[in-house]
Amino acid sequence: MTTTAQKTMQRILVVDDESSISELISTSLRFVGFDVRTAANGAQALAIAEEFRPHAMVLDVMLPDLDGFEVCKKIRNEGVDTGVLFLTAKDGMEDKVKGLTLGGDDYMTKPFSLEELVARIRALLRRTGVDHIEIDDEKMRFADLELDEATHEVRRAGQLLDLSPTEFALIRYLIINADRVVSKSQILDHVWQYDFRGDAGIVETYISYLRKKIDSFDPPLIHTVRGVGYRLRIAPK
Amino acid sequence: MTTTAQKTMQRILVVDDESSISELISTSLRFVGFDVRTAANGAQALAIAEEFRPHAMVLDVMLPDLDGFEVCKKIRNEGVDTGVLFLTAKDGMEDKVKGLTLGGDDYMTKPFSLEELVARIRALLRRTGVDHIEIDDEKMRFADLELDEATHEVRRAGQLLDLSPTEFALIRYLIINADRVVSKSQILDHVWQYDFRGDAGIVETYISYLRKKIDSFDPPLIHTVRGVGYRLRIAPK
DNA sequence: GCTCATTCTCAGGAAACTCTCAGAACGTGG
DNA sequence: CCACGTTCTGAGAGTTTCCTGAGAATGAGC
Repeated sequence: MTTTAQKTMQRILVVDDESSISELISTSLRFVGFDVRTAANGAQALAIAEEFRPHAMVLDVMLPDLDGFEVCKKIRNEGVDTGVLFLTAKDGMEDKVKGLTLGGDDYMTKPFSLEELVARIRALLRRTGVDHIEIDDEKMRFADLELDEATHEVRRAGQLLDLSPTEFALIRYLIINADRVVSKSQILDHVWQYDFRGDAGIVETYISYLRKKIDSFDPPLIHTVRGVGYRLRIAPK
Repeated sequence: MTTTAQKTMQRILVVDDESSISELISTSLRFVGFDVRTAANGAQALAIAEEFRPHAMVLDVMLPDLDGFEVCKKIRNEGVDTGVLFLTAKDGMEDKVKGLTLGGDDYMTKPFSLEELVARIRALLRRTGVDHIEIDDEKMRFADLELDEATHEVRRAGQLLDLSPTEFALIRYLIINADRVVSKSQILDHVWQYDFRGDAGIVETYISYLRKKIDSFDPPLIHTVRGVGYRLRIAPK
């Protein structure tokens, strides 16, 4: 039933007037396999949505012409059935968004981390029932480590662990890249907010936190590859 | 301008205002089989990219006219679908690069080693899906020696070896050039950072390290060609 | 407004790694 | 087979990387 690969790809429309942001987002989404288009304002978004018919949208609340909610409403009136992930600056608007994003939609405040963004888009597609392709039913697993995206729970050997949000994001990233080495800057780039200006040394600290919680069990799963990065794996032998 | 082999060659555009650097890079890339052009500034890069349509670019962040990000953006707006490897000095800009190079792109800080550069360009092409020619899915092999780029693991006869980053880079270079003699200065030029001012004798030391780890097995694979260099090969009994 | 979780910075110490050096071993040409 | 240049390898100094604990700053919830 597939004529081209395109047919099965999920389409995402990204709407933001800051081109650096929309580029950042669209590149990330493309990288993980979505078919992405961008728009810089509400009018453009409407025009593109009609033809592109996205499965989901990333929509900045603050646009030069219409606001994000207007855009969302109009697009849905056009009969385009799409989940929306609203983006909002960390100020006033926050509350307003909360009230308006009931149902399948979601929102994040800027700045966000890219892993988070991708995770939320996936969750959104799953909820709106369009995500018939991926089989990962909100659960990831590596060895006896379990991570549940929906409940934000992490277990090792069946035992529930208490992780902070950052710790959660970090272990998720490691699980996604299980068995491969990821450098500290890769981790920083994906797990931390995109505007984080601090030292990569913070990754060491969080790895240390994680180890205390996750690798208090045997065998240890988080391994240092000196001079290169970290790697999640089952120790050999 | 031959039009024969050109068709299947991967095109790389190198942009740097220091001619010594861009020459260094382009020579390396040509040597491993890429079709390379260079530009010394942003304007030139734009002009060349439009006609040359590179599969990937090496782009200095610090250019005399536009900065690397601008160049990248403009070129993509021209519809040229190209991965970018940004180059940046080990200071200031580093942070800025972080946020903007996610997804398919990548970046390295100067000074770098040429092997590293080539490895990253290949990875980039692989990711952006243009690399339909090479089949090496991150694994190299020579005799019973296995090298995995993703995990940074090296095995001999199935047994895992513990190599330092430099040792890893060196054996990778030898495997790439398997069966050919490579001189100590070639090794130095490719494996060490290009600003290394030390003696070529250090290669001997590292060869020695490698032998202890790799050639503790039989048969030995690393062979000295006196007065010329080293050669990885299976001894002809 | 207070409390507590979380995030981030920093700094000391330990370990790994890099590089230099120098003497021993090796090969090659005479 | 001698002599000399080349290569090998171990030891050690210096540097870098990594780990961890302590504490300041931030922010969320009560």
